[in-house]
Amino acid sequence: MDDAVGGERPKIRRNTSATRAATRKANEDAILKAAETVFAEAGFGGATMQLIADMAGLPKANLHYYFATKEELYRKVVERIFKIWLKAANAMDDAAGPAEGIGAYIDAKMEISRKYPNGSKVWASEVMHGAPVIQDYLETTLREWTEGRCAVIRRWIAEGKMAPVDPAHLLYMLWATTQHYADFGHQIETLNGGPLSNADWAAAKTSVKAIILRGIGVPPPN
Amino acid sequence: MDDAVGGERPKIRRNTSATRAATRKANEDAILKAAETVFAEAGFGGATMQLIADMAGLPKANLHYYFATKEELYRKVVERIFKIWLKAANAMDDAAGPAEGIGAYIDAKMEISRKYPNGSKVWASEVMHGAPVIQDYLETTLREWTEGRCAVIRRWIAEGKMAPVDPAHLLYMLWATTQHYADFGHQIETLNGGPLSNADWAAAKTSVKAIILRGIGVPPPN
DNA sequence: TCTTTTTCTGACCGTATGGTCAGGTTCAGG
DNA sequence: CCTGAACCTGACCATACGGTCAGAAAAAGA
Repeated sequence: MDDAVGGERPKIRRNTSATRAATRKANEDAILKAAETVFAEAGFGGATMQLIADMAGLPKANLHYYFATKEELYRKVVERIFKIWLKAANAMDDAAGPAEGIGAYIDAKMEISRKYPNGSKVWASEVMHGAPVIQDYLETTLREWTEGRCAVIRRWIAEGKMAPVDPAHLLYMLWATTQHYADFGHQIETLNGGPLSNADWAAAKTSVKAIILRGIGVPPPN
Repeated sequence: MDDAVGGERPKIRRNTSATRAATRKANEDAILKAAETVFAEAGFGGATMQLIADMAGLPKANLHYYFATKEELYRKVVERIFKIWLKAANAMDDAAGPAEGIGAYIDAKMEISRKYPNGSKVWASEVMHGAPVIQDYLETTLREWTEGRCAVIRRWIAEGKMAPVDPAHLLYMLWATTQHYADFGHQIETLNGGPLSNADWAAAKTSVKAIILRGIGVPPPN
C-alpha cells in the first residue's frame, strides 16, 4: 500500500556493489562521454552543464564534484581525443615504404573518423577557435610527431620510393581528407541520402587511398 | 567655454553625407563582417551580441534594429558565405578536361580559404553542428551542384581523360583539402612557425594540385 | 556499533546574455 | 520650414547559465 503513494521516489541505486574506485571511474566515464557528445553537437559555448548532466544521468552538482569547472571537463575531453588520435599515428611507424605506411595510416584515421566522430569534431572545433586549450600540445607533441613523419617521408623520397612531394602538405592532406568524414559527416550523409553503409565506408577508404597513393607515385596495393 | 566642459560628448557623425540606403548598407555590412569574425572565433553559442556590436562600432541595440535576433544575423552570415562558395564552383565549369577544370577549382577554393578563412570556419561549424540553419541548402542547391559535377567527372572518366575514381569521394577530398587551410589554419600556422607567406601558399597550391591531379591520372600542367 | 571519509544533491546565488522599449535624433519630401 | 518616417540608443528586464554550499546518505574502517 505505502508503495502506491505517489510521492515515494524509487531511489534508484546507481551502483549496487561496486568499489569506490570503480564507481568513480564509471561516473567519470559517463560524464566524459556525455560531454564529448554535447560539446561536439553544440560547441563549447553552446554546451551547458545541465545538458551534459542530463545525458549522463546525474544531477548537475555531481558534475562539479568530479570536474571543478566546465573548462576542466572540456580539457579532459580534448586530451582524451588527442591520445586516441596519436595512437593511430603508430600505424605509420615501422613501415617499409609509403605504400604500406601511408596506406595503413589512412585506414587507421578513417576508422577513427567512423568510430569517434564526436571526438574529431571537438578537436576540429578546438583548433578552429584558436586552440585555447591545447595550444601547448600543438607546439610540442604534435610538432615533434609531424617533424618525425616529415623526415620519414623525405627519406622515402630520397630512396626513390615515392614522388617528391612536400611532406608537410601531404600530411595536411591526409588529416583533412580522413577527418572530413567525421567533421563533415552530416553533409556527406545528406548528399548520400542517408548514413554510410559498410560498403560506403569501404569505398571511401579505397577511393582515398587510390587517389593519394597514386598521387604520390606509389602503386595502390588494391 | 561651454565646449570645454567635460561632459560634452563629441557626437561623432558616423555617416555625414550619405543617403539613407547607403548608411543602412554600410551598417549592415559592418555588422555582418563583425559577426562573421566573432562567430568564427567563438562559435554560435560562444558569440555575444555585445562583442559583435563592439567590433562593429555600434551600440548593441542597433544590431537588433537591423537584425531582429541572433539567429537571424547568423543565418545571414552563413548565407553570405554559401554564395561566395558557390561562385567558386563555376571554376570547374566549361573546362575541356579534368586537368584544367579540377586544377582551376583547387586554385579557386584555395584562394577562398586564404581570403575568407572566417567564412569557411562558420560554414564548417554550421555543418559540424548538424546544419540547423542551412539544411535546406544542403538538400537542394548543394545536392544539385554535386550531382552535376559528378556527372561531368563520370563523363571525363568515360572519355578516358582521367582514372576511374568515385566522383563523390573525389569531391569530398577536394573540399576537405582546400578548406583545411582555412579551418585548421591555426594548426598549420603553429606547425609552420608563423603565418603562411606568399611562397607558402603557392607551395600549398602546387602540392595539392600535384598530388590530386596525379592521383586521378592526369599529368599536372606544371 | 560508532566514527570518519567519501560521495551525492536540492536549493540557492551572482552574473551575463539576448532581447525590449520609450524616447530622442536625423533625414527626405513637400 | 514643417512633418512624418526612418533611424538610433541608454536603460531596463527576464532568463539561463556556471558555480557554490550545507547537509544528507552511503561506504569504509575500527
